[in-house]
Amino acid sequence: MALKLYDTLTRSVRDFQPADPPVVRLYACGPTVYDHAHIGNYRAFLVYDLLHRYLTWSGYDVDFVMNLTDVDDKTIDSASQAEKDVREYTAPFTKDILADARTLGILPARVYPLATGYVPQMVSWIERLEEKGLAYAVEDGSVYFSIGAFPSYGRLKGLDPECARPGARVADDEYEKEDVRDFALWKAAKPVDEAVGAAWDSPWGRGRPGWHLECSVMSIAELGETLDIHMGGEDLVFPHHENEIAQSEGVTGKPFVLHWVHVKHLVVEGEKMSKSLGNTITVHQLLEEGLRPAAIRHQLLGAQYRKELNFTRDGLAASAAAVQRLLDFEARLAETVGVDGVGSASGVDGRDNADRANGAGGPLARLAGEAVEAFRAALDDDLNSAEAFAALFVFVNRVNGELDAASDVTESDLESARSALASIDEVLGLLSVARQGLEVDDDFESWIVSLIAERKKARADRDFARADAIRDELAERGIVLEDSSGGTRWKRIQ
RNA sequence: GGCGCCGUAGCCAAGUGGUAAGGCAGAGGCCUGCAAAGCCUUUAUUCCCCGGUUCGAAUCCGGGCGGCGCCUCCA
Repeated sequence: MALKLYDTLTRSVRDFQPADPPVVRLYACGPTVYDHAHIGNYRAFLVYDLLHRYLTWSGYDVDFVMNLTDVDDKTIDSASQAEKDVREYTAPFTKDILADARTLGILPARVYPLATGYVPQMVSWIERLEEKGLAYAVEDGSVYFSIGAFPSYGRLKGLDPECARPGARVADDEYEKEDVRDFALWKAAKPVDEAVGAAWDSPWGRGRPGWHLECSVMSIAELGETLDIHMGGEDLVFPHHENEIAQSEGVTGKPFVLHWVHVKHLVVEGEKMSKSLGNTITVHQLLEEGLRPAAIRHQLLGAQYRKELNFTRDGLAASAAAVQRLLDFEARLAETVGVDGVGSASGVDGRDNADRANGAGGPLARLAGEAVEAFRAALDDDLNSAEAFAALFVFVNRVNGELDAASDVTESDLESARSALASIDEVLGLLSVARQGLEVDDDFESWIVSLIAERKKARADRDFARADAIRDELAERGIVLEDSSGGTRWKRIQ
């Protein structure tokens, strides 16, 4: 009955319990903004969005923050090659990534902190770590976190602190580290950093913040010292999030995160997505190819977030068809008029009428109630989105069957089905996204309506050749007709 | 090498001890002038393989085979 989530730290599915309900402080690791985000990034973003929406739907007051990394090796290298300032270089990608996210129906975070906007806070955080004996500066002006001074290091990853000495190489510029496992909090500026404007003054000289530090500092600055949930891709468990815990708890002495949620990587056409295989897909590309955002959204949420997901072109087509089924269902519910909606008593006795009027006894109301509960149970079970989809489609099938069979469905019963569908879609966000781009302007619509009228006449005259020609003409413009006893409906398809 | 995940129909994907959800695709039917949409029936006697535990296993245990992830500032 309540949300259960897998927690990476305890390696178990646990009841979700925020520190200060109904507030939920939700932080997610966003992308490094040196290029368009790929499809794997968006799987993570969509899982963030699913949790964000589901918590809100469940009555929580969610404060959602997602960072954007705009200063690190990759942004600096790319900016350098482009001979631009790092902020100037990254800004367009930031804009595009967030625009594409909106296109996919991802609800905005309250704020998207940029690393470059928090450098003074990061500097003071390092000073506090130094005061606590958890950080030390070396000769070149870099500062490292001293893992040896933080005994619980390695808990998130499940490493034995004593023998956890992953075969880290000691890079040339890191030979002064006291322990190979120590990680950089502050990196002394190199010429390239200065060239792209990625260097700041600090007590240790010119330099830039280490990557891990930004999430500790920005999440705490925006949400407070203890986050209810911190999300990220599975690759971030170690070392990124391990280091965040060390940096954060090292200073605050408080639990940094109550619930760690990590999203599994996906594969593309059965293969790992990687630059070397050349199979990296960006959402930006898919959208430019004209693929439907709702289909992308459906496929990326098609497997539970801790399972590997196989992203394929065929799957995208299947998802588009599934989304169309939902659109058709929504349209059918919208167009169906209940018996009390047209003022017809239709021979039902008073008691039945009363029951139906409040929706309590209607078959659709019952199906709606079952669907919402099944949906809730699926997502409560560690965000099982695949099962949540199943609950929705069972509802679609049963209601369609009911509408086919019944002739006296009441308006209130219909309304309960409509509101259940709308409610479920507040979480899944498929219909709201799918409707985008399907609007038609007035001229187009009047042209459609006039052709339908002409076809109606042709059919009445049994001139089916003409009628079919009209239907084909409309189909070429993406308009599909559906004849029914109530007349001809049209819809725009994707 | 260390740690971890996974292998279910043509494709995608739930189910993790009680007799196989859902989507897409395919076949047949109803409806239709024909379609579309929808509905019905059908498509895995079986869940990578081999053993074991159990009244009973896709689900637990052992062993194989296969795929994948992290251990490299990649979501």
